[in-house]
Amino acid sequence: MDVDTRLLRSFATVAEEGNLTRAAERLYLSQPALTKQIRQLESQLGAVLFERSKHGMALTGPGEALAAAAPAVLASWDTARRAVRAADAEASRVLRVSFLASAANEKTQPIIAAFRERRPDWRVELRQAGWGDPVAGLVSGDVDAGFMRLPFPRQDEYEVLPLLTEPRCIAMAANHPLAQRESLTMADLLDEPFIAAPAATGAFRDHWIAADARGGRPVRIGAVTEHPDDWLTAIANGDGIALAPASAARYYARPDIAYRDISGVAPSEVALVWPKGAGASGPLADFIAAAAALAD
Amino acid sequence: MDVDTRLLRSFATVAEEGNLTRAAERLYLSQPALTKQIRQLESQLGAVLFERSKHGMALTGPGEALAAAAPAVLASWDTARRAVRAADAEASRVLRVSFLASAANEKTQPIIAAFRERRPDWRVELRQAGWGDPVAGLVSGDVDAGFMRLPFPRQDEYEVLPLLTEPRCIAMAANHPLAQRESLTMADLLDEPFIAAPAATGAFRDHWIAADARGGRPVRIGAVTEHPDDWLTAIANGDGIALAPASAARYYARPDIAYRDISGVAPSEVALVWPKGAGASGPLADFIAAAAALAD
DNA sequence: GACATCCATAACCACAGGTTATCGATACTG
DNA sequence: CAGTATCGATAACCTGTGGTTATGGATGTC
Repeated sequence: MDVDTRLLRSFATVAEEGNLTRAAERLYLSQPALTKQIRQLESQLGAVLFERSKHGMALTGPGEALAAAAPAVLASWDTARRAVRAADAEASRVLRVSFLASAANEKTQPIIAAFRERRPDWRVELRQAGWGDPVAGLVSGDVDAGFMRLPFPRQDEYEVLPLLTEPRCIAMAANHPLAQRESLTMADLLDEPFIAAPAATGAFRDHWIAADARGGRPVRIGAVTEHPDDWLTAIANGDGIALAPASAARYYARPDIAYRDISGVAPSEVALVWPKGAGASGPLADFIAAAAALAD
Repeated sequence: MDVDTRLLRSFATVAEEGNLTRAAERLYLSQPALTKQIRQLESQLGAVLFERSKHGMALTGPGEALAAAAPAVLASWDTARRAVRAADAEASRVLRVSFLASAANEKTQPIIAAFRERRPDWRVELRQAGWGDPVAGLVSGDVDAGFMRLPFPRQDEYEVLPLLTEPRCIAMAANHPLAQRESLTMADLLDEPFIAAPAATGAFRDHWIAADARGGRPVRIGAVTEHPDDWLTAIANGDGIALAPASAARYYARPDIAYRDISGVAPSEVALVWPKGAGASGPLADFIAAAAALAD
């Protein structure tokens, strides 16, 4: 009998959440679809995995057994994928690097150029990461390294090489009243709605709404976005304002968006990030060295 | 990224076979369907797994990596299934036992009755196994124990409790010329086609074509069957003759099939079989004890 | 030169698996 | 106690995945 690992992930989510509706949300599925998935898994296994009640879904004995065993299956699959990816990188001479928004700004190209000098037969493939789960690609092995903004979720599980620091500014719709002013402080913005990253990103989200500079005052969230495009649109729409690295004014200049200086918020730091242990040798080591040589 | 373990099994088969067409046959699929599966797996992983040529499919580097890692994934899934099955058996009080053809003949019912005395609240569920892969259910955990004929594939990976020994006879179409004779020897049968088990069963197949009693003479295979029904039909059809346990004359008596004594072939042995370590305690231990008490 | 072998492609079909809308049952809540 | 929110199941519907047969093109083989 076979399974789609997807069913296992769904199952794990339901087991954890104890509630179909909420699990469905987390999985970006409708609740009936998830109902079907769980029923399918149960019929494939020939065992009842959950006790349904008005209070939600509770694991049965067999359900507990699966909940205990499923992570090992998923982990072994992740391992397999990483192995394939590593072999593929070796064979096709491609180093995959994820980046967030403007990556390392003006340093991005020089770093890649420096790497190509060390490894002329290799290519670097950049792929954009959403800020919903910026390290996703690193976990799964889809990507060898990433240009990240600090802090990011589960940062201590990775090696981090800081590259540059830049001040942050504030982005808002061009017709926003505050856009009249040349420069602002956090005090001016305490009542404004902010465009934020998904709640799951924890410290990352907090950093970009400057939670520490609000003196405990709660934030109004005007919209939640995952990618630069949604983010820009939301700002231009007037859904809220947002903190941004100063370089955004160069890389994301638009007539309907104004960027203004702001005082009293910590700067933003860009780093190169890779899984612990992976950077010891091979092309990734050269990429890291190239980046280190160009770091501030 | 997710996979269906099915794709992994297909992949493993192609890798092993080195040939799409033959792998498709083994998987009971059309060749284009298998082509699609492999392409899908490749696109999901973003890596080329095979080098296609006129000589077949050869693994690439990433392909080798996956071939090395896939068995672990499949094994962990099998483990998970066994865990679920065990918990389910515990919860629903069902012991599942597979059997081959006539199981343990007249001992089957007494063994089950003796088990029920020890575990009155448990049920025994018997399910027929094909001889294509008689231990399949044990590997996957679908079944807790099985009544088997010795020898069977990978026999040393299981615990084996011999239950009874019976002579073998020869089965043939009722209108077969040799059916006139009361008793036969292997020498009479050397030119006859035999009905055999699938080639993958190795020693099991050899045992039932009495490969060791032919003095090295090759066998003609009249048909390959997996189940008693096909087997009986093939014999009645005149596709060939077949060795059978003597009890077949009782359990599979048909007007169009004749069973005759044969000398010079080893007897057949029936045993109870279960995964190593599983019989130490719990209901399976009681079932084993019940069987042991009734063994010859 | 005819043929066999092997993988890819095309055209087609069924159904798995998703969606929205709705239901029935239960537990909070004012 | 009525009204409402919550939870999972069900129905009706639609699309895309994944199967099938038939066929093609390339390359060895007798």
